[in-house]
Amino acid sequence: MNSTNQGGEASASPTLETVAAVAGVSRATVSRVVNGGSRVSPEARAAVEAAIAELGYSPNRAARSLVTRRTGSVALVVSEAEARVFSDPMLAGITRAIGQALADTDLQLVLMMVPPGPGRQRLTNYLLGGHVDGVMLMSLHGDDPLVKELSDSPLPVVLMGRPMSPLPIPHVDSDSVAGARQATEHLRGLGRTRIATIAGPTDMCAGVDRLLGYREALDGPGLVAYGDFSMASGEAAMAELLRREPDLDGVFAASDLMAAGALRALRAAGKRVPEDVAVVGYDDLDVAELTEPPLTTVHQPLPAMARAMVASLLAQISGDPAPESVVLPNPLVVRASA
Amino acid sequence: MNSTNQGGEASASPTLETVAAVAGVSRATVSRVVNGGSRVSPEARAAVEAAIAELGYSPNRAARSLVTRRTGSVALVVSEAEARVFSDPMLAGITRAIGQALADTDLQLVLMMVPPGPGRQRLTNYLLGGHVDGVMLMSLHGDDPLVKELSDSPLPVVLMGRPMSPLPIPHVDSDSVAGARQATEHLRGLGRTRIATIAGPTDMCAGVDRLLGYREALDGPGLVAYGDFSMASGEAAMAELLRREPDLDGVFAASDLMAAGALRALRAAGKRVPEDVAVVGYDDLDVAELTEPPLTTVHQPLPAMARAMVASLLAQISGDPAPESVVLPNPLVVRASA
DNA sequence: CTGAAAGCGCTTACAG
DNA sequence: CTGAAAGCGCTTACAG
Repeated sequence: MNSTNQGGEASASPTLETVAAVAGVSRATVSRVVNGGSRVSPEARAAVEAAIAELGYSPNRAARSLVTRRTGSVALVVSEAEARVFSDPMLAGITRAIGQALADTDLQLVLMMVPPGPGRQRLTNYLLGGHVDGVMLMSLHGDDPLVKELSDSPLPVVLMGRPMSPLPIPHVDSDSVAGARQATEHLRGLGRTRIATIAGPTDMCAGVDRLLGYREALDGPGLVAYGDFSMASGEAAMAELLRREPDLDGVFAASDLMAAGALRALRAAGKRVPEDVAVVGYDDLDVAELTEPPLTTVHQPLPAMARAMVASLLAQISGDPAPESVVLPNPLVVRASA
Repeated sequence: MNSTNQGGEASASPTLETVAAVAGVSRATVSRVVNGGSRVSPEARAAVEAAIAELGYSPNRAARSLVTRRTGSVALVVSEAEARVFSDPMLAGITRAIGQALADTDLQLVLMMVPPGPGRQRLTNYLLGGHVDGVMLMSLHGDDPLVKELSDSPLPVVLMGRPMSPLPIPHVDSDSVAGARQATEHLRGLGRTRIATIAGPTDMCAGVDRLLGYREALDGPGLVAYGDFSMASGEAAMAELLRREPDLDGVFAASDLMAAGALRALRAAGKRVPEDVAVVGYDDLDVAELTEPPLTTVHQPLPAMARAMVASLLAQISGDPAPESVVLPNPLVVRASA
């Protein structure tokens, strides 16, 4: 018995006004009920709730946002370049995890890619212009000006991965140094003595830290070739390592994708994995189970990291004092490659 | 020489009002300049543009949205269940492609996952509640009520993949029947005579169409085992096929992930690929290059599909009459597995 | 071409 | 506990 909107065109959405009329109260009271306000009598509340249900009312975000100065949305910012290579599978995983972590909230997830070139400035302006309540940055390269600009602003921000330069910006990371150390120690535990590493970019903390962990475990400089986290770069790096040290018997690759590339190069060189060369990857993405043999790798706790990022943002948005950064542990997952 | 906001606290963002004052014109004129309006004198326009640049003004979306009844955002809706299995790599690819296709627009991408259970209704209400200007649906299962509800609404919607039930809803698809036929014919061209297929879910058009294409090429029912597009299901299906027909010499899998699973089962059974059994996948995702051997597969033109989806949405939003659906071709990519 | 004014739907002191 | 009223920042007829 919906007495409103009789014989109308495509019926306009009900507003607070409509609900108030149906419930027989003022707009203010409806607003209080909708926002979980306390100063409402049980009768008024019941009437309002009934009216809301009857009308299928849902508040107009724009109107609310205009007065509260909150948008109800947070941005997940990834650079387009990253999206194309290393973070593709990583991105899928973290995006999904963040989406789920956000599900309990009524924040909505806006996905933004950092375009190369002039579009960058537009993005920065946009973020700083109050169009989102907070920003999650996928670990960008160390020198990225965006990080500094955001950290200088009052906008809530959280970084996935430690910033390269020591900026006062909350971040969520997994313990890459420990993870890499663990991976390398696993290889040593297998009796391997000539262990090389395929390191990531030196301008990303994940690259730097994993190399550091490798060296800590080896207690020396080790044998290093660099990649950019992609499979192709891993394949090339492995080929190079074999040239430099034909007898190596273990490799720690700083990403699963690079490990997959290494597997391919090893196969091309006629090496058996793990018999001749044991291989350990990093991330524990789905690909780690796809390779032949499946990869022993360091597990990144994406869901927990996503929850921590969301928690940090929520704390900042609600004005809590400087939330600390969190570093989560990442255990080794042993499969067949080492 | 920024004369506004002297000695203020964290300076509030400039508004149309501020810009108007600095430029010495009315708010209406500023608004016209901002919105590219034509009825503005060159002088006024120049003054306004200078003021905008000086102040770093960027319009408040909420206020604009309140009056225009547009939100400036479109939703990409994926079901959480999908996100977990088949569409994980697919999802990453299409999400990235859509993000890029949207970059030229000033629409922003809101990512929404369909939660299982009661959260569904909330999502539906949200979408229908005018909180987004349009919706892109990743191919859901055929019977999904969300598709029908959206298609009954005036909200611009575009589906990725043909709807299972013939609903009047614009969609963008690649020609799965032709793709599957081509894949199967490729196997026949290789001289294979006992060609099985690992089909996808029968309640998804991609599953149905690819099975149809396989049967068309074979001109018969063929030998079929079903999976759910995931790697594990492909592995199980392959094992089952080998049990039913130990001498098969070709397999067409309806997804790369299932093909990767099939490769694993074949290896476990001691079969060489492609010598003993040739394998063709579908999608041409990154994983297709990761497997050993790399997969011959049917390429999905994700960027073109994304652009077509965005174009359809834009047309609908601007009120153009019923945009047609588009079906794109998907060529076979020959690698080592067949 | 330009401005004064109304109004989009909401929240929030302020009285009562 | 409740309501009248102001105001968030914008767009858009309507006059001129």
